[in-house]
Amino acid sequence: MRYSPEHKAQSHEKILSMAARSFRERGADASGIGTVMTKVGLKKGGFYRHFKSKDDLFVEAVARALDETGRGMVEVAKSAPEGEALRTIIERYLSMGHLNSPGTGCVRAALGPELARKPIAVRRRIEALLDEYRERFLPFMPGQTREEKQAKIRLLFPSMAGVLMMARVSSDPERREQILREARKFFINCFAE
Amino acid sequence: MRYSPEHKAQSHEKILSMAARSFRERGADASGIGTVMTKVGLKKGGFYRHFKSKDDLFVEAVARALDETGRGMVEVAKSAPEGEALRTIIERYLSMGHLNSPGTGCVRAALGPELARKPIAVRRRIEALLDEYRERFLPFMPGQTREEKQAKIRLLFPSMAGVLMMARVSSDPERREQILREARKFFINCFAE
DNA sequence: TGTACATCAGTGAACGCGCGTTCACTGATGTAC
DNA sequence: TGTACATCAGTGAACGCGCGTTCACTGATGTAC
Repeated sequence: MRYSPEHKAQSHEKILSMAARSFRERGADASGIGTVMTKVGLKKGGFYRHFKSKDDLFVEAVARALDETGRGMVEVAKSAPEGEALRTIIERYLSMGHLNSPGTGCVRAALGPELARKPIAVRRRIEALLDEYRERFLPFMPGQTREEKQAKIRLLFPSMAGVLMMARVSSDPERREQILREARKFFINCFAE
Repeated sequence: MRYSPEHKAQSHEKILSMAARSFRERGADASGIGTVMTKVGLKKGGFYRHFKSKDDLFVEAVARALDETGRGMVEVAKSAPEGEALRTIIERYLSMGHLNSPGTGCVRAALGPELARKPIAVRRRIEALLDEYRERFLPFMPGQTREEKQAKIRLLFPSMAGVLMMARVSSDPERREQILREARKFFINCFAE
């Protein structure tokens, strides 16, 4: 059958957001194209009408995930009281909500080592996305120069990602809570005095 | 043929250290039992004379990796000048050598999200290993109480792991250097003043 | 207005491949008598 | 000392399975005349 352009865009969109969630929840290796397509209501053969390869989908899914999480975080930062923006960002990032929802959360904490293992060409595209992502947060960082602010973002987000990632390994909810609490205190003290 | 107990122990050892390296380099999903066994000079069918399952190997490989990296780091810390132990640990962790050798480096930075995705039973065993690992570093942490020192380790290592992990995504060696340099300065300043 | 043809998202079957796991078998050595 | 048997690390083949990718085909709609 012939489908409308909007129909195609909708399918593309569904595949993309399902992949963005599934990759973060289970890892890209454990998220097969067949599984993703089935969850979206299509057959796996149709995948290649939308993406050139699984790596291509991977990059687009990472882009989508970064865009969504970045947008969400900028939103809460903008509606925070004067001078509380960065504090709000840190509190949201290091929250139990974020810890318990890897599928809609930070790409670094969910896929960090997988990003590092991708072939150079893929990694370069992801690097560009991360550069872009960082730009969004410049307005909320303390510091005199642009370079100074960027340096802080390059440190703050990966550090928080590491803490969140390891807190997810813990099986005890109280332990998790405790780790996040201590981390919030630390990062707010260091970056958002 | 009948093999000596030492022969079996040697095979076990070879499989274990090959897996510990391969898992960290390529991820556990991408490191097949067949591949690991072949690299060790055996056929994949022989695997189950040594381990109950792949997850069982995974836990043992993580244990091995944590033991080796922990031991190495404690060693340099012990031979550091008075009061420089923690500084030495941070510098070693956030070095280009560590960044470029994930196969012999920190489990958190190489496998963090995979640890978090394992079934509860596996995660609990890994959690215990991480608890054990942390004990080694207590003597080098500043702080009055044991709890205070532990809280700092729980923050420092995951944070550094996140930074190292994301520095590995970067394709430009100078960028990587810069990130590590800034991170070393930050963590030394915060934890090993 | 009516007919002929082009488009192309999605299907369904197939490709070769490696996965984790099981199992009957091998055969050199160790143990029992 | 010599013989019979048990052990068990490692082999090789097989199990069912899902993987990423390709491709001939379908058929409703859009376009050309």
